[in-house]
Amino acid sequence: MDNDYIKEFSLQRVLNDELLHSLTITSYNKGDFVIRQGENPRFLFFLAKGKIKAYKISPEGKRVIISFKDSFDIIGDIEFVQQAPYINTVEAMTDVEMLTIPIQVAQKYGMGYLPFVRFLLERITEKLYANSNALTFNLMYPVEVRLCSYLLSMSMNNEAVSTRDLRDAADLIGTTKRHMNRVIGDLCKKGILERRERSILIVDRERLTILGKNNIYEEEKQ
Amino acid sequence: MDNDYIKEFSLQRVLNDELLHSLTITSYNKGDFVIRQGENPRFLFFLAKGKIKAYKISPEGKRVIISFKDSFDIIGDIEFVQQAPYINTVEAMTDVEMLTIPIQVAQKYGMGYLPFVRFLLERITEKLYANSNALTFNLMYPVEVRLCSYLLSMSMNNEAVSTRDLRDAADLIGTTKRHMNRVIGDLCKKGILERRERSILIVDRERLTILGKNNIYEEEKQ
DNA sequence: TATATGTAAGGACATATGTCTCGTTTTTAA
DNA sequence: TTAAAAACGAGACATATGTCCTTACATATA
Repeated sequence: MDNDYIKEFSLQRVLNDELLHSLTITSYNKGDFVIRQGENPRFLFFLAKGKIKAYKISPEGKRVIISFKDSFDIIGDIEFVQQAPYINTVEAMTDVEMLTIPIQVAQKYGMGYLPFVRFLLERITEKLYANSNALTFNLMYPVEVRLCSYLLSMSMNNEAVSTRDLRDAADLIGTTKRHMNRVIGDLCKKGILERRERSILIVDRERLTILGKNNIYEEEKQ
Repeated sequence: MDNDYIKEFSLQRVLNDELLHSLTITSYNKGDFVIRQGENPRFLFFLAKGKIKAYKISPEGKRVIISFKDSFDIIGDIEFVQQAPYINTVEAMTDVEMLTIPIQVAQKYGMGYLPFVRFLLERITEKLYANSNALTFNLMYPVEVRLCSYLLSMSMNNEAVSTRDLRDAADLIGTTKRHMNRVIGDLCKKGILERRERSILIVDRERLTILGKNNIYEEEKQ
């Protein structure tokens, strides 16, 4: 059924037959919630197609974006290992397809299967690495630096960055849209950026890189 | 040789004979470096006795403390799994004893041994959980909230917190000593804290908890 | 003990960031 | 197509946080 994805992501290398057979494809439309913070986990997910964002909303209503993902990855792994409620909300930013395994199945057939456990370990370690990086980066540098870093990671080639994403960007680097606009204004004055119709253009990539401390805001923060 | 520690931490449950036999005790004096950021990993460590802090120093000289640890834990696990240079410096805050396994040994005999891999997975997942928590907490709340949370976690009973630790505290929550003092002053005015000779006393634990958003600055942030 | 050196606390000021608001533009939906 | 609703960008102001400096102790050292 989802043989194509199994091949595409070489899942037979990390999943045994029981796990492979339990795989199901679930589709989400843009804007759908894949996971809601606080719910009890029922599935382990693999992102197969589309783009998602994971975020957390505080009791006061403030949102912090944890990560964007647009390539194959495990979702819900922490909660699966810890057997704890979901920490973050995961929302489809485009139409999305997920492969899912019921956690009881993953628990029963996965946790005794070394390739699967090692796969989990490697992915979670990568996430921790990226997360630790983001933590120190956020504490060490002001918004300007974080914004530069964000812009670089969002526009690997020289496309402009849509101001539609400004809200997300602000919630990712932990500031307000107002302040983003202010800092973007400063960077424009310095000749590093330029405003276009509903987008921002990188004019001087080199100086942007220096200001951004060469840090790439990893796709993974969590 | 280190049979006591093996028993104390039930290491035979997660290490096989090869790993157990390769265990060595290494002692550090207060102030010694266990690990320096940037070095290539040579050992996997288990903290057996004493207290350590892990931190990272930016090229600009700013220090961010990642975590304090004073009970059994794995150190250097991320770098072991990723085979990458140490991210953080680890410093002994007291006299410390570490159990060490050379990474080649851990690689050869550990990564094929399910209990060991699962142990790594569980510990690293816990770290990621705590780290993710800290990341969002830092982005969501101002220094006052983070300080309250820090004070609560540092003084579980009602001991005073030494102002000797103020520097570390500032570097943990990502601010300056100057600002810490300012916020402490505010909290004193509100009747929540009190200054004593070189220490800070919690007067109103309840209000401190409310202000600290009930978050406990985990021992583990990474 | 006396002196040098370091650290702590806080004042004064500068900068970074947040909140509120308003006029304008864009999107939505009748 | 058009009117209402939402989002956008920026001004004005408030608050949070950082930098620099000074004074008073504390600690080390001769």
